[in-house]
Amino acid sequence: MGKEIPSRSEDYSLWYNELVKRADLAEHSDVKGCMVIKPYGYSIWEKMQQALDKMFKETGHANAYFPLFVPKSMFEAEEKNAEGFAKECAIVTHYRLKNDPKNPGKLMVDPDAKLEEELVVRPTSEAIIWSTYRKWIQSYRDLPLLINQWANVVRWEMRTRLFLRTTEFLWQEGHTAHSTSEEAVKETVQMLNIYAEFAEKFMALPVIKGRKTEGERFPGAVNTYCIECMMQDGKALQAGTSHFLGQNFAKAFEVKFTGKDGKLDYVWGTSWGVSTRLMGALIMAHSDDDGLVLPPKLAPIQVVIVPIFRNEDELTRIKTEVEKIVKALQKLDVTVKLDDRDTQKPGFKFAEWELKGVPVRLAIGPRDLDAGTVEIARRDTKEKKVVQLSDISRIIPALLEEIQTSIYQRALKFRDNLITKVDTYDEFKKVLDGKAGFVLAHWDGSLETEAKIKEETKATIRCIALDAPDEAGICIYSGEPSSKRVLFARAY
RNA sequence: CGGGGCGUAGCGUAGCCCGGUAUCGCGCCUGGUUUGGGACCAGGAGGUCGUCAGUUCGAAUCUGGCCGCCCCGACCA
Repeated sequence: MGKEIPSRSEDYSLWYNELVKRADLAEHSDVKGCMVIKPYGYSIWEKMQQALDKMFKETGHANAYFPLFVPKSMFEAEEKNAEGFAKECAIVTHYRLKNDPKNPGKLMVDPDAKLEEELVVRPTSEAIIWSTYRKWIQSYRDLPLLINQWANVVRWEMRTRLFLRTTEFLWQEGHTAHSTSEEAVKETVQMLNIYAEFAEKFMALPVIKGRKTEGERFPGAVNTYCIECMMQDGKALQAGTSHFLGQNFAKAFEVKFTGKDGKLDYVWGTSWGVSTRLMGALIMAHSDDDGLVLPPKLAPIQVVIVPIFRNEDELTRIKTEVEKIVKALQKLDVTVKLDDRDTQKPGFKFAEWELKGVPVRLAIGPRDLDAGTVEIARRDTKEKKVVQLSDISRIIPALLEEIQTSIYQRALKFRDNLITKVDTYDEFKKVLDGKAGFVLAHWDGSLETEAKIKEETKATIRCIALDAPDEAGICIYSGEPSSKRVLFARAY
């Protein structure tokens, strides 16, 4: 392993791949298209899970778990949904292997063990969940049903990238059922807001909340909402989606309830999800050529302490001092790690923890012991200063807060700089090929125009921002009238 | 599935055109000196050169088949 990560500005993809590997987050597995999430990477995902799960529960949701396999007939019940995912499904057709008579020591699929009905490995769980909801829901008293599941799903994509797109990925999918359309829409928007709040408060990632166009909508949904964010190379990334399903799945799976008025009606549904793709967003939004930059709220280790010592005695002396710091910080709910390995030198440790994105580093050596000081370094700006040991438990929590907001502000400024309003197709193309980022432009609302623009420029409509002001204009492509600007970008 | 590239130690590579039993760096192990920004010196271990066949006295190198991977496109959270 070389020492320098390839530069971010030179080759963003290469930088990203190397960073993911070197920071010990994940690697490609021996299984094509799949990813091994390593302990350090997984510990960040766990922090995300904990924060999200708490928010879900605070809004009345409960976790449950549904099967990985979906019988084909069940899967195809909601036609649009099935059609949308058909091209990327893994299918189980057999349930047994046997010894291959032609190939001693090898196994073959036992042709006698063919399943009567094929099982689809879930690319998403609407089908299996709604077929279960049919049994759970009879009356308005059973509603709303607010359920989330943490699971893995499989989508057989042709090209994969660590965290951003892998054949199998981890996610959370919420599936709710309601007695009225209004309530379901409200739930859809509420969950979108929760995702946005999570992205901004925890990931320090500014997002734009919006609605997808018909062409980009989740198959089977009436309306798809999303949060879109901007990566450092000027490409957009969809960080989460929340769908209003209308009565589509209720109709497909015959989920009816009796209302207060005694009338039978189909229930209204929502579904919403975020995935390990958020890890990709987190990495690409903040990191630099020295490695990861983690927002303190998601950092598995918030403060690392590197003792500088020449022998056992010095280490012992430092450790007694350090132990006090560790205890004091733990009392303040700060996650601290003492890196007392004697197999690596301090310089190596500095570089390693920077690579892993630990927000704050303390270095303490004999010089400090004599002076009652400690060196404190922050990862985001790489500033270092020497402070009084006795001040540490006062300084650290404030510094972590400061880093959290400062990373957010930096990302916000960067993102806002990459939002460009254009009024002509020429300008549009020029911006995309120049500084890239989000382009705000008028669009006539037609699927054809959207598809043409995508074909010609690779830019898609990321969303119609919820807070987009009404503004009369003409479509940059067709010249037809438009009442709002929409957000275009090239995207991951 | 189309177009391009690659397969040599745990990782990254040189050698291939022009055939003679494999180079270098990182990492690993041992000993010593080091330790406030990725240490240094000395020694050492580790390879059926993707695979099968062909040509040849002799193949990492030439020829053909197969397998695998990567990049670009269509698909996508």
